[in-house]
Parts: sequence; C-alpha cells; structure tokens
Amino acid sequence: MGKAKKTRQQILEVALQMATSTSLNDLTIGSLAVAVDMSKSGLFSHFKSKENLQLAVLQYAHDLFREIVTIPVLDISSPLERLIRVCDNWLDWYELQAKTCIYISASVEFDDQPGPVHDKVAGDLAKWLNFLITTVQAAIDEKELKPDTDAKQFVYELYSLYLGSQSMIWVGFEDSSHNRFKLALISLITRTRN
Amino acid sequence: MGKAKKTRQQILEVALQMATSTSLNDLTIGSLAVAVDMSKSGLFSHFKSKENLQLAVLQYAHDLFREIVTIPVLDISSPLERLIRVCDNWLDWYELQAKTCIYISASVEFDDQPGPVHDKVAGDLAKWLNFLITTVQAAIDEKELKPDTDAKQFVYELYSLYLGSQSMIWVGFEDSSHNRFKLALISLITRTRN
DNA sequence: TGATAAAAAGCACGGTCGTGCTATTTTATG
DNA sequence: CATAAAATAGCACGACCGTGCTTTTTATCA
Repeated sequence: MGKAKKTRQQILEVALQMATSTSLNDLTIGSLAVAVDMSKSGLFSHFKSKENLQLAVLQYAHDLFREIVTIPVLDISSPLERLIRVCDNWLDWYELQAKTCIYISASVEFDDQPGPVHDKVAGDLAKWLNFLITTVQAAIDEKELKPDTDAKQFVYELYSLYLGSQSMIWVGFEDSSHNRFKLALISLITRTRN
Repeated sequence: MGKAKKTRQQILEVALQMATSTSLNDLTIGSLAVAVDMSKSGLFSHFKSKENLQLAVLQYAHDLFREIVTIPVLDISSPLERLIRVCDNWLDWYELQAKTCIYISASVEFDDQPGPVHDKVAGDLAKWLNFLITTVQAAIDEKELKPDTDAKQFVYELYSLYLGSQSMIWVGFEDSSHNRFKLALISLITRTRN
C-alpha cells in the first residue's frame, strides 16, 4: 500500500469516529486536520472537496459495517439463525461506534439536502434493508417463519426497533445493553415463527 | 397582544417551518431574517442569542404539538380509544410539519451537544413518552389491555414504529400514508388487547 | 398630539468555514 | 544516487456566521 493510501485510511478512521460522535456536517476539515496532525491543505488535497471527504467517510463506514455485521454470517445455513446473529452483530457495530450509528444521523441530516451524499446514504441504507428482507424471505421459504409473513413489514418493524432503541437510550428509557430491543426482537420472531 | 409579541410569533412560525425542513443548527439568523423580511439585527434583538432562538422555536413547536395532538383527546374516556386517537393526531402533526418532525432531527443533532437545547429536547421528548406510558397504563388498569402488559415496553415499540415509518418513507419502503405504521400499530394493539 | 419608550435597521468586528495557488518536503523509481 | 513525481505545508481569498453598538423609525400612552 502506497503512502497516500495509508494516510488516507488513517484520516478516514479518525474522520469516521468524529463524524459518528457529531455529524457529517460538523466534521470540519480544519478540526480533522488537527486530529490527525496534518495541515489543512495537506489533508484537503486527499479529497479535493468536503463532499468527497463525506462520501469517503461513508464508504469507509460501509466497508467496516459489512466486515463486522454482514460477512461473518454469510456461511450460516439457517436463514433464521443468520437473521438472529446478524442482529447481534448489528448491536456490536453500534457499540463499537461510540454508541451511535452514523447512518442514523446522516439520514436525518441529509434527508432534505439532495446530492451525492444523500444518494449514498439512501443507497447504503436500502442495501442493508434489502439484505434483511432477503434473509427474512429465505426464512419464510425454508418454513422457519410462517408462510404468510410479509418480509418487508417484518423488516420495517425490526429496523424501527433498532432506531427506537438508540433514541430511547438517549432519554433514559432504554438501558445500554439494549434489553428492550432484544425483548421486542424475540417477541417479533416468536410470533412469526412457524 | 403587543407589537413585539406579534412579530415574535410570526418569526417563530417561519422559523419552525425552516428548522423542521432543515435543522435547528442550519436555521441561520440571516436567512430567517430574509424569510420574514427583517434586518438581521432587528430580528436578533428579539432573542438576544441564537440559543434562545432555538429554545423559542422548540417551545413554539411544543405548544403546537400539544394543541394538535394531545389536547383534543383529553376528554375521551376510554384510555385505549384515547391512545388510538392520539396516534392519529400524531400522524397529522407529522403531515402538517412538511412531513418531518423537528424533535426527531433535533434529538439526533443535539444528542452529543450538551446544553439548554439538549435538555429541552430531551425533556419534551420524555414528557411525550410519559404521556403515552400513562395512557397505556390507564388502558391496562381499565382492563382494555392485558394485565401483564409492560407499559414502557409497549410505548418503546410504539415510538419505534413512528420513527421507523419516517425513516422508511425516506428510502421508499413506506408509503406516504403510513400504512406500515398503521398496520404494525393495529398488530401491536391487537396482540396486547384483553 | 407630543413625549417617551420600544422596535428595527445600519454597520462593523472577529471567527471559522471550504478551497484555490504556490512553495517545500518527502517518497518512489530508473 | 539523482531526478521526477507525489505528498504536504503555507498562505490568502471570499463568504457567511453570531453578536455587539449606535442611529433611526415606529408604537404607546398621558
């Protein structure tokens, strides 16, 4: 790996961390430069624009997400087991990222702000949801879940519970180990199990 | 109502609209002044600081929310009916506010940013959740819902579905009339009904 | 209606942002 | 090791931000 690629990765690691704990817009080139001990212009030249930096951070997050959440479950044969395990990993991802998810803040931040960043966030989110839908559908096909289950509706509820868990932690209605989320997930699976 | 109070209300009406469609931080004093056709300093003198403006916008939203969502259901005697109706109003609120909710974006925006605005958002959100919890608990006490129902867990799921509905609209997995939300809500109520 | 207080505007300031341009240092290569 | 190329730093710019201070306009009320 060339020098450029290496420092670029180091920058993105710190940038993701900063963008996660604040937001993609509050991630400032100046403060990021200080954090990685570089000059503003030296760092800037890696990305040519702030938008490119934001896109690169999202891509970095996307790769990391796949590595932590998706890939480890791909060889699990039972779709339902795969679903349960991927949800565990999903919570691990949340824990690892300073107890927030950049996609949640980014989707709220850019919902009204059209452009490449908006499209990237929406696209990645859709990919993730489609992965979940596919897995649920596989569980239905394998008769692990009831045949009349609506996979999209199932995933809508599942994703909502994840969102809600984060929000409830913030106001103190959910503990840090996501017990309400886990409880609701078990309930959701139990009542749609075949 | 004096002149000052009147223009203050006019400012806040526009400000809420702008803050809702973007965010509380992107609501800039300069752009707000243009929108209400005032000078920057003339507008500024109403609030003395940007933070006060943000707090005033949130208070304005809070009052409006109560007016639209909470107050109209207070005279409904059946707690369960009250719950169902308040959820309808909740969706109306969402529709009225250009199809987003300022509390959602504000809570994401200020989760990492301590101060009066953070506290106001968290406090208002907690008040709303407690209203829902109280209503659910009343329905349990009135034996409209199963006696072993966990009111907090119920509200966690309910609130999550609301959050999720907004998020899913954004990626196109939910239609604009919140059918998935309504479906999930009916399911939630049905399975905890006595 | 005229005196007085309140509201609004004008203007300027220091700060930070993203981003170009040019110079310097570091890395990679024949 | 020399030299070309790439990476980084230095510096400046225009724009916009929040916020004071002073002046002008507008509203209030005896």
